[in-house]
Amino acid sequence: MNESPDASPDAESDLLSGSGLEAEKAKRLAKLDDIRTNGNNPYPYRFDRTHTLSEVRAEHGELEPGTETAARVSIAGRMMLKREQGKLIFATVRDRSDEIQLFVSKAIVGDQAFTDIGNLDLGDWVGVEGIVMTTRKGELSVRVDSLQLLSKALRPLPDKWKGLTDTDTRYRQRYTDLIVNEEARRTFQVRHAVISSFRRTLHGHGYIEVETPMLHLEAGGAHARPFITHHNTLDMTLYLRIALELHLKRLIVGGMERVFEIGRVFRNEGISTRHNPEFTMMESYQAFADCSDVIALTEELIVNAARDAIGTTVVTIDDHTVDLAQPWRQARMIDLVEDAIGVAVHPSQPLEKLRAVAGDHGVSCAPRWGTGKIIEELFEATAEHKLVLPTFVTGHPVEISPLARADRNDPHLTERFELFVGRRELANGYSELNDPVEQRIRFQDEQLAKDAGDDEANGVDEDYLRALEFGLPPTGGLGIGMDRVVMLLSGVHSIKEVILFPTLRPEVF
RNA sequence: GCGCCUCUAGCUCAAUGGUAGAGCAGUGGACUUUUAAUCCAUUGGUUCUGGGUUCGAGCCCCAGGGGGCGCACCA
Repeated sequence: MNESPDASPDAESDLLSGSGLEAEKAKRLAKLDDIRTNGNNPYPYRFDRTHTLSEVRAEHGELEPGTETAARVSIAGRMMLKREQGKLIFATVRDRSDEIQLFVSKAIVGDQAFTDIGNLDLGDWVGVEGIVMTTRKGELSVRVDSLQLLSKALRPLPDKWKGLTDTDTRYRQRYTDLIVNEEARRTFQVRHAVISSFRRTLHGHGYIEVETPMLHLEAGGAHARPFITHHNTLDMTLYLRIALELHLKRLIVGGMERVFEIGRVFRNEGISTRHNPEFTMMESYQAFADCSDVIALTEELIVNAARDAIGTTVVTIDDHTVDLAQPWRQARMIDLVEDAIGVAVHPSQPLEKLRAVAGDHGVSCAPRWGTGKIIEELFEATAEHKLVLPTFVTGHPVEISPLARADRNDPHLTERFELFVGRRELANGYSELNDPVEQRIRFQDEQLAKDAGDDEANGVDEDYLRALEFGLPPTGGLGIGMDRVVMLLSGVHSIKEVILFPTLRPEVF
């Protein structure tokens, strides 16, 4: 006997007659005991199936109503619905590929098996052997000859019709979300297809996939606050990476010519519908290419991903129907600002003039901001929110682009772009700065900002400079936020919908 | 970090400050072609937590917690 006071016979019978969660679990645990008492294992080690459910449907989907075939199949899945009807039981089982109906006849399986099947609970995993048939109404079914419990579910599923809508529970118990919400399954299928498509496109262009460190001595390549960690044996501070850029360009120095990485980066910043502390970036670098090649690649990657993941290039962005296959707009940042405010801006203008323009448009400038930073802030305040249709914003000021090469026609701007879709930044790329002397000056400017208290600024990365001194060929680089691409293509509005286990506060049990 | 909204049965939701309810799930019963099966009966509650106001609080007030949205942050 269980020594727990809760397990006294009275308490146990109370539990078995009730219907709260604890009572439900108690009933199902009691069923487990019965199964074991009868010499069966409720958690067998394996099951051989001959068909996935979609394969059954593909082979037999055209049967006339009331057909019984001779086709014998073994299938496996989770029981989602059960309809008992006297000496018949209809049940719906689902595997990854599809759903199918089980047709259970007491006359065929026998009294004991019929009782056992009737005792199954929604959520249980089952393996079934039987023949393929259709009912009088034409529903494709497997007529059960034998059924084996593959794993017992102790908890009840959410409402079979209303499902699970509580966002907190959906994110914390993603397994439950995936069981009951078709949309969730579809979103993560889209995510898989997008990532797979990116790899295919890049491989098609001769890119090599690489993996670079996540633990960095210096968190560079982007402007963000890092997560800080510690290595015990080496007794040193390490930073989780905030970008992939600097290691990948070292590989271009090494002669790998075309490399990419799809991987997690970590930024110790706020959480919103567009930001998760860990998210997935794709970065690619191509020797002998420049910004214009990268723009073309970006468009190709996303258009291919749309075709591969959702079967169309037509997506809905806010209320607009957009065909991504149409060429995307390109516009310089300074021109977008001028369009928005009617005043021409340029980083070469006097600082005081730009500060005044910024003030006119509600942008308050920090003392250390230069003209380039002010222009970026003006852009974000006045123009960025208009960029619903895919737009490559180009020509960012040098000041805010420490790793990008200066425009060949304008030393104050860079050969850089950011892609905006639906007001969200999706991608960022440029002609890479490969002059080590110039790069050192840019790093030193960053270091000054860092020393002045900017905890998102990077210091001087001496090893990266050493690499550049061995010669980085002309290179075009690209970074794409994969989560946001998935959001675009799957039509969801929160990044938490495309991350299986988004960052949440700890749950209290 | 700030503002607004939200939290009731396993799930989805009700309930003028006046006995906490429904549907689904569960349990018992009927039913050999159901489709969210149907029909009859039925179990199930620390109303997120802690204070307060009140004769009386799921509801009003205060504090705290979780979540959502917006802002801030965000190359």
